[in-house]
Amino acid sequence: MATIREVSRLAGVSPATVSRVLNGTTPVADTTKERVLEAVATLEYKPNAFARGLATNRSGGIGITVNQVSSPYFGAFIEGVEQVVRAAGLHLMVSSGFADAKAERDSIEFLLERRCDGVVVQAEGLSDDDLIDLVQQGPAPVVVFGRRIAEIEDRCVVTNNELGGALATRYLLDHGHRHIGHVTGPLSYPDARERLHGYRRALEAAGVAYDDRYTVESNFLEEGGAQAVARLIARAPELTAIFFANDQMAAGGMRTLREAGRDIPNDVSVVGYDDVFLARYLTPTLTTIRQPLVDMGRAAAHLLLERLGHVGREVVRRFDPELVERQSVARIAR
Amino acid sequence: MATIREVSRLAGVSPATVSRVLNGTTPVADTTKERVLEAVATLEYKPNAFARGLATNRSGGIGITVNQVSSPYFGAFIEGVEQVVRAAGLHLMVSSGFADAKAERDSIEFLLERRCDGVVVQAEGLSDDDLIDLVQQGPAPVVVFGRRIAEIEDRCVVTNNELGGALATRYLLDHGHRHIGHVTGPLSYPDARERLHGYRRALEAAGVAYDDRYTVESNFLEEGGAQAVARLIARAPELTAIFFANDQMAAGGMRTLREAGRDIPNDVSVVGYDDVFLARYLTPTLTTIRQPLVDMGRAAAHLLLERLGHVGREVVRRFDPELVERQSVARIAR
DNA sequence: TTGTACGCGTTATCAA
DNA sequence: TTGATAACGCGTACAA
Repeated sequence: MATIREVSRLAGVSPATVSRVLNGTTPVADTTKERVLEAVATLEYKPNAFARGLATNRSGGIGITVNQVSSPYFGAFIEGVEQVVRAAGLHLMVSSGFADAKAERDSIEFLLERRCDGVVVQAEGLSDDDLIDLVQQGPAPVVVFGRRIAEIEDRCVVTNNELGGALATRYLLDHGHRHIGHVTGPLSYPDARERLHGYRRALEAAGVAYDDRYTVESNFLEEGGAQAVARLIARAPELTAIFFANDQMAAGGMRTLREAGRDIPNDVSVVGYDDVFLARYLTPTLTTIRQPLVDMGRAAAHLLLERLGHVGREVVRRFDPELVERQSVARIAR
Repeated sequence: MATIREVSRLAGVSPATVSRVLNGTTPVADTTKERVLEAVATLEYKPNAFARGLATNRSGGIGITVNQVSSPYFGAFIEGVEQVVRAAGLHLMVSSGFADAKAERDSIEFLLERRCDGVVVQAEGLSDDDLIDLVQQGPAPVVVFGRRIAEIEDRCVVTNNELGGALATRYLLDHGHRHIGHVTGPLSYPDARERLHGYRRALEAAGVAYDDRYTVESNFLEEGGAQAVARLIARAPELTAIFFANDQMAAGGMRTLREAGRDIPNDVSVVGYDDVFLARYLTPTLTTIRQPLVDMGRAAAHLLLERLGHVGREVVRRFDPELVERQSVARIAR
C-alpha cells in the first residue's frame, strides 16, 4: 500500500499538497493538481483510514443497532440506511440489541467506542430517558428509529401509527363492518397505544360506539394473536372483523379462526399491520398496513448526515403508512 | 476522552506499562497492574481505535458482503457471523452486493479500503476466478459463503446440496411417490446443479428411472416456479409430487397447482428448499430442506478468526441440511 | 519488571 | 500557492 509520502515524491510536491488535492481543503494550482492525481492513480494510492481518523477524529463510519438483523422488518430498514450511508462514502457498522436493555446499551457503547461518527438506534429495552440521555450527552449524533420522544423529537424517525390504526379500521367500516375487534400489542409500547387510538378515533368518526369487550391486549407474537382471538370470539361472537396491531398476531389469529370454523374473509375479515414478508403468503393473503421502511432508513441516515455537516436536504421524520389491499377482507352483506 | 498518557500519570507509571496491562503482551507486576486498572476505571479510559489501528495495522473489524441485507435468508447468516465476531470483541461492517459483479467488486473493495481485518463474501455476480484471485491475492483473509470452489475449498462454507436434493427426493419416494418432478434453479449455479444430482441419485438408488421430461429449469423466483409447474403438468400430468430447488419457486408452483384444480398434498405433494420464513406460512405449510444458516454464519466467522490468529477451534465447513417435515406431502395410495 | 523514544500516515498550523 | 513541521494516541524495540 502506497503512502502519501510516496505519492508526494512521485509528483514532486510535499505530502501536504497531496492531502490538499485529495481533500479540497485549500486551492492548489491546476498543473500541480494534475501531477498529483496522476501519481495517485499510478500508485493506486488509498488514504489510510486510521491515520486519517487519528488526524481528523472522524471515522467515516455510521453505526446502527436494531433488535435483530435477521428480521425482515429491520432488514428493510437497514437496507435504506445503507443506501444513503454508502452513497455518502461512509460505511455501516451493525450491532444487534435483541430488545434487551443491557444488550442494547452494550451495543451502542460498542459502536461509540469504535468511534462511529453517528449512530442509528432502534431500541426496545432502553427507556425514553436512556435515549434522551444518549442523544443529549452522547459523544456522537444519534437518531432514533420507531419511537417518538417529545424531548428529542427532531431526532426521531417514526410512522404515524394513529393514522395506520385509523386507516385499517376505516377500511373495515367502509366494507360495512360494525363489529370490529382489535388485538393490540403490549400497551406499554407507544406504537401499540397509538394504533389503538387510531382504531377508536375511526370508530367514533363513523358513529360506532367503542366497546371495550372488542379489544384484547396481546404481545406482537403469533401465539399471542392466536390466544387473543380465542378470547375475543368467546366473548364477542358477533364480531365480523378483527384488526391486528401486527402481521404476526394476524397470522396466529387467522389460524384460530380457521380452527373455530370461521371462514376468512367471509365470516370474519382480517387486517394486519407492518406488511412483513409473510403477509403475501398467508391464506388468504393479508390486507395490512405498510410502513415505508426503506424510506425510513434513508431518512434516518439523512438526518444523521445532516448533523455531520453533509449537505442537508429537507428530511421527513414522520411517515404516513398506507393500506395494502389483499384478500383478507370481504364486504359485509347489509 | 482520556488518553493512555493521562491514565499513566494517574497510575504513576509510563504509558508503555498501561499498554502492556491492557494488551497482556508483557508480564506486569501485580501491584502496578492493579493501580493501572484502577486508573483505567476511574478515567473510563477507552483506547483510541485509530491510534491503535495505526500502530498495529489491524482494525478490529470484519467485513461482510451479501446480496441483500433485507433478505431473511442472508439476515440469518449475518446474524451468525455477528454473534461470533462480536464475542471476539471485533465489529462487523456490512455492505450489499445485489448479485451484480460490479457492485460486488465495489463492495469488497470498499470494505478492504476500510482496512477490515477479514471479509466474508457471499457473491453471485463474481466468477469463481474472481473469488480465487481475491482469496489468494487479497490484502486480508477472505471466506466465501455458499460456493464450493475447488482451488480455495478450505475457505468455503457450504451446504451439501446434493444431500439436500437426495433427502427431499427420498422422502417423497418413502411416501410412495414414483412420478416425481423437479423444478431446478438456473443450472449455471452449482447449488442448482448439485440439488439436481441429489434428486437423480435418490431416484436411481430407489430403482426409479430418471425421466428428463420430469425436470424443468427455472430461476429461483416465485413467478418462475409458477411457470415451470404449468409446463410440467402439461407435459407430464401423471406427476404426483414435485421437488422445488427453493421455497420461493415452491410458493409459485403451489399457486399454479391450485389454479389447475390440484389439491396439495392429496393430488400433488410438494417439497421445497431453504426453509425460509415463508415456508411456515404457505397453505399447506411447506415441507422443505433447511440449511443451518446461523451455524454457517458462525462457522464462516470462526474460519476467518482462525486466520487472524484467534484461537482456532475445529471448524466445520460443509454443513448437512435436514428435512423439515410439514404438511405439503401426502402418502400415496398404492 | 519498567521506562524512553520512535514510528505508524494523515491533517492542520504556520511561515514563506 | 506551497512546504516544513507539529500534532493525533497507541504499540513496541531497546535499554535499563
